[in-house]
Amino acid sequence: MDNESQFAGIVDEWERHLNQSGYRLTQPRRAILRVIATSTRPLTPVEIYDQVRALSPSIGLVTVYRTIDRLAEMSLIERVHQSDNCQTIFRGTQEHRHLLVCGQCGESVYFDGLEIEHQFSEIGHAHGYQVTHHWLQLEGLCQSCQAKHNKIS
Amino acid sequence: MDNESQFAGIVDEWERHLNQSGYRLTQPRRAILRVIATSTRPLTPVEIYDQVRALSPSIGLVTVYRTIDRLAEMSLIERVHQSDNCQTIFRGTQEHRHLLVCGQCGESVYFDGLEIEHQFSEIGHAHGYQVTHHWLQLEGLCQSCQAKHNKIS
DNA sequence: GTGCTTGCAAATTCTTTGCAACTTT
DNA sequence: AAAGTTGCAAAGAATTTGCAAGCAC
Repeated sequence: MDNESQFAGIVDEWERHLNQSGYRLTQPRRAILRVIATSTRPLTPVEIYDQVRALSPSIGLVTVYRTIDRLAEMSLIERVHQSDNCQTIFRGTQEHRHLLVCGQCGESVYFDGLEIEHQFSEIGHAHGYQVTHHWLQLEGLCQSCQAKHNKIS
Repeated sequence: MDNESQFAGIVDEWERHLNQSGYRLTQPRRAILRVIATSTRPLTPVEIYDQVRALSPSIGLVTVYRTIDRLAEMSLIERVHQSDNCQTIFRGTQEHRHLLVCGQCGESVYFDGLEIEHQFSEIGHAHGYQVTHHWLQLEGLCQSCQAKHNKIS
């Protein structure tokens, strides 16, 4: 299964969302959705712009920013903070899950099954805080970057 | 114990660090250290600048940026990412600990005692990743913001 | 046709760099 | 005195806004 088929459903779903919220499905917007939805790693606005230009050359960076805002409003994407870059975009998930990001190439996957989350409110309570949410991200080397790394050293 | 006395040790320690690394202890630098070290919440560069100007009016924002870079090099501070702001600065800790941040006023404390961290490499492994580090932050309402909130509603 | 969208240019905001004058050691 | 530092002004990045032309519905 390639990305195209794997993520086709996401694009459809996003288009439905936009539609239901009264937004229009324009050509530039479709192209942007497709790039973001099918990416296996978080992208910066400029990276999205560059990739979209390959599909739709006359697009403007501003449209990328504006489309990102729309998607963020609807919680369809996540803004991922990486050590060197604060504003990268990755498709979201419906359920509450966390990201495992390759520090080298950015390749990312969601994981779940953490047993700890219920501890968080206790921890907060111990300090007088009422915990509302949390942010957890793992960083490491993905399989193919490990392989490259071993080859070099 | 007020902040001044509580955090005096941190300022001293930071000054020693700078010294040992061959950096000079100038008046502007001291003022910046003091503001960052005694703050109970993460501050933006401009917030630091504003607070430092109260102590040392002729300071330039550039010096704040440069001092932040020095402190970051030595891992004496942490760059905290908040939902609305990507670049806020907070004093670091020697041990590996995590932050609990008030979403309203920013008041922050470190906590530890998490049992989960050893799970992270397993989770990574299950996805073919070799986990190198993680990023965890809790957000909530601190005691005094809870009180304010209750008063209003 | 109406009203949301787009791309461009310009405006903002945030951060970094070049440099002569100035402290710290 | 030597070398690191500072503040200013200017340069660079990153993001947002105003607006007339264009497209979706």
